Amino acid sequence: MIDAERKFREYLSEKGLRFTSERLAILLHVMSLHEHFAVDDLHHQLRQKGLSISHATVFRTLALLIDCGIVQKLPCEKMPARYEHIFGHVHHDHMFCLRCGRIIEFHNAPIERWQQKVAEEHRFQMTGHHLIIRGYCEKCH
Amino acid sequence: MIDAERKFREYLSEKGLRFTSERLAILLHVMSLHEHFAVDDLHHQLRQKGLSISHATVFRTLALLIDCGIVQKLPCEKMPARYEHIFGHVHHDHMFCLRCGRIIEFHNAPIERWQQKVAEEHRFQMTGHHLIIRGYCEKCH
DNA sequence: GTTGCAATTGAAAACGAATATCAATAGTAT
DNA sequence: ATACTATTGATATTCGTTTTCAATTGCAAC
Ligand SMILES: [Mn+2]
Ligand SMILES: [Mn+2]
Ligand SMILES: [Zn+2]
Ligand SMILES: [Zn+2]
Repeated sequence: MIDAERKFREYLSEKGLRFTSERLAILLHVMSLHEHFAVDDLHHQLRQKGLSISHATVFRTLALLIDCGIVQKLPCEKMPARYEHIFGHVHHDHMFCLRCGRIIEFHNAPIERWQQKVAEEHRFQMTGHHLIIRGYCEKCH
Repeated sequence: MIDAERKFREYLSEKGLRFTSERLAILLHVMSLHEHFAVDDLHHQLRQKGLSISHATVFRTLALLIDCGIVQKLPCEKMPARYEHIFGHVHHDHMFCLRCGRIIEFHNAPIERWQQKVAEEHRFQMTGHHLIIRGYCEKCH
């Protein structure tokens, strides 16, 4: 059993929810992906693996995985939303290429620290943030 | 004539578009607002002023004002989207209070500089960015 | 000012991602 | 094994936004 499964089982148990085969299948597939994906991507890939899990269940399970802290939803300008697993990864932010759609990840410690400082100055209790840099990637200048 | 109107007229002229009474009315009202507003807010306020401008035209005109650089759309987690005029204002980012919905504006020069630096390191041509800090405001701790 | 023509408008229909409904199914505690 | 209730899939619904299209109107050329 992978760590993410243990974490998900604990989360569901504490909430009085059930660990179903659909939820396990979605968790394992999401943990196997190393890109940013849309709900439809995930749904099609599960069907190709022979699993017939409904659209609704994919949405519902992703909401649980987000609440559990295993998955993150990216605030895309254009729908549909993109998701990625963050369990076992350090925090990062994103650059979106406006031409080719490429998503570049980065982490910058000074930006993270200044965010903390700005929040403190405004007596704002920060629980999270998202920073998106828009523009054109190396190939698309 | 206010500066924003001059800018909008030039923009429309260059694109071969027309300066209509609906577009003027929307521009003037948007410039008179000093809060972040939803499309429906704007639409209702225009109706209260006796102007019967359709929902569709409000959407269409906001898109033009964004392209023109007079208005900015905020990436809200939850729909509907919020807008604000940015013409004549210096750049700022936002904090969203998760409890009361308050939007706090801030500007932090070091964060802006580090963003530039990060983009350069990835040979990424930055055209813009959105930074949103989520959490609880002073009153909502 | 008049004319001609393409851009614009409003009303309504269409769109589409996300959510809600609900009867059948399946996980879990006893 | 049983009882209870969370969960599921199919479907319908929601709602912000976009599209459609015939009537209107800005605007430039006479
Ligand atoms: Mn990422
Ligand atoms: Mn603002
Ligand atoms: Zn690119
Ligand atoms: Zn608050």
